[in-house]
Amino acid sequence: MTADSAVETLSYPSPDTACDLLERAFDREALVTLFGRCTVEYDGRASSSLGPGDRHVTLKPDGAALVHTDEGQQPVNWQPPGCDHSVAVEDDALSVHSERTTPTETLDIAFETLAHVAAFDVRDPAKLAVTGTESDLKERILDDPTLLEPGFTPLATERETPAGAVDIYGEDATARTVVVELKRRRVGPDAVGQLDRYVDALTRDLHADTEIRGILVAPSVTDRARQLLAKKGLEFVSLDPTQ
Amino acid sequence: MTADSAVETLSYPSPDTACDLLERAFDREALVTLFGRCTVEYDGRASSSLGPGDRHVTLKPDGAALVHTDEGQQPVNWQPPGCDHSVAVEDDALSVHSERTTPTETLDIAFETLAHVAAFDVRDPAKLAVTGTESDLKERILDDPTLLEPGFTPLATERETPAGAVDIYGEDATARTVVVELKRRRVGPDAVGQLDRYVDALTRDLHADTEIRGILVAPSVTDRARQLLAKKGLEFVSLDPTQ
DNA sequence: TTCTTCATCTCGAAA
DNA sequence: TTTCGAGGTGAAGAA
Repeated sequence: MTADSAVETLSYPSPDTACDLLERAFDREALVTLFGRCTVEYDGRASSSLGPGDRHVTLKPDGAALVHTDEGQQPVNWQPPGCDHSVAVEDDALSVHSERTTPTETLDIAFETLAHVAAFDVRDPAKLAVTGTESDLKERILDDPTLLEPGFTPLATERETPAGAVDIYGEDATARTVVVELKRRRVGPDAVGQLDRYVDALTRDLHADTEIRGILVAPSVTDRARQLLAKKGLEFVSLDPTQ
Repeated sequence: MTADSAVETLSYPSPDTACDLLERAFDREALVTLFGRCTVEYDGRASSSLGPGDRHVTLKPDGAALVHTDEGQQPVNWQPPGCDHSVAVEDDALSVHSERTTPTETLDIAFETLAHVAAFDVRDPAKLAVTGTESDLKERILDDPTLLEPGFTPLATERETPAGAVDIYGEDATARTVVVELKRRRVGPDAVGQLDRYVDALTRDLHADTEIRGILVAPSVTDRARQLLAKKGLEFVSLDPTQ
């Protein structure tokens, strides 16, 4: 392995050796991983304690920390980006400490055995391009407003109201004001409540003499959501973000 | 390295060598990581495309997959547990494929260069213990109902209504029905809407001759939430999950 | 399965 | 800094 290699690894290192590699990796902003039997303590917005077991730990150069078990998509413990990571040798064992402020949160990982340590020099210029989002659904309707209903005219997007920004604000064929709330997937009662708050806020704001229409646009709705729509006098149009 | 070692690693392996290690690792339900320059394509609930860059990939024995860049707590791409992972050599390069059904989702990772591969044998019997959750806030109030207000009597938790389950259902000193919605942290208008739906559903359900009280319990509320509480005739009590 | 809600949600944008 | 809403949200519990 050359000195400028993108990867540096140690198998079953001594705590001191691991500590040395980790300090140097932090200095050059490498992404670091550790694997071994450890305990994990977290304290901050909540608190948690995790007894001994084998886990995979990732420390990112932006200050994020991830502790993964063999199961689940989500880490069992973590720290958000912006934290300060440090390593130390205590009682001949490696320990990792991560902390941040606002709010104060600390993560402490104590290794009983350290099976593997690696430092990766990461270069990643690429940006992720996603399609099928709520923004795509909005573009679809703005491109062809008749998808919502014949005669619909969009007047603004992200229009501010006292209750928050409305996805699409416009008027129908009879010049009645229309508030449109978009969701990229099947929705429950929460989305109906959101639309209702916007309609309510605009009704007060505009002192409209005619009732304002509220239309929820999503692929589908649950039963309770449909009942709540009816109760609130709101409407539903089925549309998918993808064409 | 012994045959029963918990860790097996390769630096800059040939695609064939890496493929061999990975197949064996899958067979023994090891957790696998890869690092190198790759592109990532996802298609399913949405679609995404990620150009070339260095990433750290984790494949878990439960079928979860994670693609991490050097930034952020969240993976840039992923698959949930339950997916089938497979590896193949195409044009002398390693590619990883992961798929699932309901919904159909595929993740394809094509490595231009593979800098590191590792297989970890994980044993983790421990369960995570968390405190400071909404459940803890509930216990606090059930232990000492006067924290809500003097004379409050809890009658049920998770009581079902046509709008969903109420966190705490009880009555006040004057025998008026009380619906309590708990939140572990500062809340916005959505939580007020939730409480309002429960109060409304119970009012219909009970045909109560007296008005039902709705109390939101959280550390604090935002301005809009406070205004919405006032408008809906709902109340707020400031309480923290931690003592 | 679907539905509903919690989460140390995370993340980004805007005020 | 806080607030607000999107997210391929994920995860858990119940129907």
